[in-house]
Amino acid sequence: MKKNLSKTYDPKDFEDRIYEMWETSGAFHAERDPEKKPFTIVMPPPNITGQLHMGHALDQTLQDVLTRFRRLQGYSALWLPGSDHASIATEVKVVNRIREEEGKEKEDLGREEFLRRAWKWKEEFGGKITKQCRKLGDSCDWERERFTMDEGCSRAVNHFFVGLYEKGLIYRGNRLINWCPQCGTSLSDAEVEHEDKNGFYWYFRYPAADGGDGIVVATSRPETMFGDVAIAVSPEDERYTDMVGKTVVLPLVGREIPVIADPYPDPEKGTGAVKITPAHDENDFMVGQRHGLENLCCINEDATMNALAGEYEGMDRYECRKAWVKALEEAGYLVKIEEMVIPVGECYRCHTVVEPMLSDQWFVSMEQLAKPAIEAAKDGRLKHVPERFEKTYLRWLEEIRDWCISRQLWWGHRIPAWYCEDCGEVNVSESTPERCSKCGSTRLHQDEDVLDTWFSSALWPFSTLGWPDETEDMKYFYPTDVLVTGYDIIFFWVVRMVFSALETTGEVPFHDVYVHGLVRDAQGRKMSKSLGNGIDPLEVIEQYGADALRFMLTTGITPGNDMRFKTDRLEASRNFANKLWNASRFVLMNMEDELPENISEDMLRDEDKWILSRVNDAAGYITQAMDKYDLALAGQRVYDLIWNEYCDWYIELVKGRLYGDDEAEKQTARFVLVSVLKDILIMLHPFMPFITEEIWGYLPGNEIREDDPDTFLIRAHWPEQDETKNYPEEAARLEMAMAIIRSIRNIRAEAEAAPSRKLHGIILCSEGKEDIAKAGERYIRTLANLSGITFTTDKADVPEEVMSAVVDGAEVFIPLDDLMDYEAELARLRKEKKRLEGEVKRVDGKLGNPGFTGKAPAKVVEEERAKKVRYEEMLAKVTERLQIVEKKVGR
RNA sequence: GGGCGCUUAGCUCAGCUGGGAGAGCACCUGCCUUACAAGCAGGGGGUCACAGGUUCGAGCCCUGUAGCGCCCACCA
Repeated sequence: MKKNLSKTYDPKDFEDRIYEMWETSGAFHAERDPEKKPFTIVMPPPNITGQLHMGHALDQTLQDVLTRFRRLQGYSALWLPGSDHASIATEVKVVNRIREEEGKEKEDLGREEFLRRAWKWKEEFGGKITKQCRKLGDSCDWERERFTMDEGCSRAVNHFFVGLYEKGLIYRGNRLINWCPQCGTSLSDAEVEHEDKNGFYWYFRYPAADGGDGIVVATSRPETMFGDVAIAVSPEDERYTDMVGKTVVLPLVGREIPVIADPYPDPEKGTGAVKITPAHDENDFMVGQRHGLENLCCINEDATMNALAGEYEGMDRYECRKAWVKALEEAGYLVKIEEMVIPVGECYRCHTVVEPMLSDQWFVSMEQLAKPAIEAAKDGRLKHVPERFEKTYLRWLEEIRDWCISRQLWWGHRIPAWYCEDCGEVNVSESTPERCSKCGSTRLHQDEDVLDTWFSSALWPFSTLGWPDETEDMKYFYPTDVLVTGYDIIFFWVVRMVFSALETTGEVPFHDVYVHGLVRDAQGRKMSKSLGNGIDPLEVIEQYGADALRFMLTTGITPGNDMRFKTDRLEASRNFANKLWNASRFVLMNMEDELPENISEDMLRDEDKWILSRVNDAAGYITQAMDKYDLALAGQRVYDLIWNEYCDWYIELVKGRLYGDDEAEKQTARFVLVSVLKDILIMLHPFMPFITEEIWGYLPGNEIREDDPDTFLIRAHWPEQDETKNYPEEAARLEMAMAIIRSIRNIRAEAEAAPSRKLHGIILCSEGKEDIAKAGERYIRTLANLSGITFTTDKADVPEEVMSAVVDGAEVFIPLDDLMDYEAELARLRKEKKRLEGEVKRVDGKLGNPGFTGKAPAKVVEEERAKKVRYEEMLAKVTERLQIVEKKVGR
């Protein structure tokens, strides 16, 4: 056995070493053990675009706490790590890097060379991220680490794609999609962020072709007028009835367009007439479909105007807007301008305003897929924690539209579709086909596009376990137990995993979705690169240790709510670790090499039974809280157990025996000290894995063999609550002593008696309480620093020059002759009297209310009656004492 | 336009199925007491946003109001 911990707590001394020990010994590896129940979490794969931020630290710590908890409970706990290729985000980074370092564009390199660079990027940053995970203490099974573009995941993607295609759930179509001119690709609806911007409504007159006044329409996007194909009005709108069927002229352009009647325009809004630009607006597109109108596209993929814009061709869409409005105004077509808040859609990656564009893309047909995913939540197969997030989930699914999955990018899974150059047939297949399935031609070329990143993420919970093969891992570990993620990606990801899993595996991918909030800065702002207010987890770990960071993150949250990152809470966590460190050091310095295997119950003293009861109680509370994902409550209970119960009371109470001469007492004290510490370390371990594992190795009875993880704390046995480990009688006895100690300490402080000054105590016990009080003598004597105690039931034994306090079942008196401060004593007693009077009044009020005694549960009423007796007794004593003191000072 | 969350001590936040308002930090007092000053002991501080309601009893349940924040949305 190693001797003792170093004098000061410095996480840097052991955190890396401990992690290394865990990893090389295989402590994280989850075996498919038929004797054990599986517990599985699949890590939301971080993007390989950069490094971990505080949000990852939170997300991963929560998962690690759950994993370690279940592992200690005896589950075969698998936490499967990996990373995401993040198609669009990574491609942007790689393009920028090539541009900066070589001054080249990706087209200059060509697809193949570009992909080589992207893979190089992946090797570089993927490693960085896993290193950070290790610093955090993530106990994931690195042997099963996966990447969304590795061979297995890629195969799963193709298999899934082909399956959906064959069912008719994936199709290629020419539809309106969100186009990011900056990234040069289409986006799904989820990838567009809506923001309100200040803008204008411009009202323009479209003159009638027959020379009449025509129609005035409002638009926030004048530059799309070049793509107008009609003016729509409501069929109920009498103002325009006579215009319907006629044509108006596009101002300056001269093209004639029809006035049509359609239910879409709302007569209350604008002028009641809407210009229809099907190629650049979703609503207009649908109107166009209904009326068989042409789709005129007037904007290029790079957001410049095309030939349709005439002299404005090649001009940026916003430049064109300015010039075009000016031209129209000069020509007298501008009727008025109105300031307006305009909602615009932006690319979630580069925040460029997206352009609705008509384009050939691949889509997943959602209606049929969404239904089972809705049902799974409604019938309880899928539970959200906290529950309210189920609404977010359901709303998204219920309003879902077809999912555009093709991206005009290079980095990602290439769409498994090959076009025949001879007959035009589309060959969709898991592997490269040799010949066209229709005409047999070998002249095939693959679709240039890649798939939406989220298409592969959607398969993550099962592609990582070997799907589509029926692997042993799939059978044992799937479905997974819980998915831990931030509320911000429920619709990106959770929804898609669920419907994909139900479609392919027929089961929910996980039973629970544990949703957490965001980590904000101390002012409550979102941490972001542009604000520069991000905090690097590695720097925090460097300064405070991973355990402090983890404890702060997991105990500082309310499920589903955002948290603020405050340094003082980090310090508090570090101080807590330090407290445990020192307490452990104390335990170790009082150890003998040989401890008894077990201790017979009759050797246990009150304080032993009290702390054992507390540990038992905590074990029940913490286990329940963990089961309910109330990690913060669980963590706080361990904190209280360690600091307030074990350190502040038990260690102090047990010192008398440790320093005494009775060898048997010493051994008992040591035994309890160590066995309680072990339980404490186990229960704290999920939150603070490093310090607990480090201390564990020093404790008697723990023989660590570096190659055998079963000797480590990480694989110890979680304490179960056990009714036979409660000792209510002894605990109550000790609590009375504790109350007396507190009251004496209070008197000492109020009387400003030096702590070093020895005092004598007189304890006047209530009927039948004398034995109970006497049992606490040795504790009271040392912890209240008394030279002696007199126990009595006779008031006559109480001298006059005393300060006093009342506890349940006894009165405490401290003679203070020379430094008696009657004013202070008077104030104390009056305050106490007032408090007790309040309590009695409250209890009387309740008991005097027939409604209460009649309707409240008998147990509650009984408790109140008992309180009444106690409080009245205490009040009588205080009142009596007060009278004595008042007489003394002459009032 | 829908939906959700928050409002409790000076600050940041807990308060489980309704039954005597809590923690950390900060503050005040006294202590280097042989595990720990990253500490010990003691203490002050709250009309639980507001208004109604249900109940014997409301921080907690219901309705409404206000302020702050977030998400979603095809209003020209």
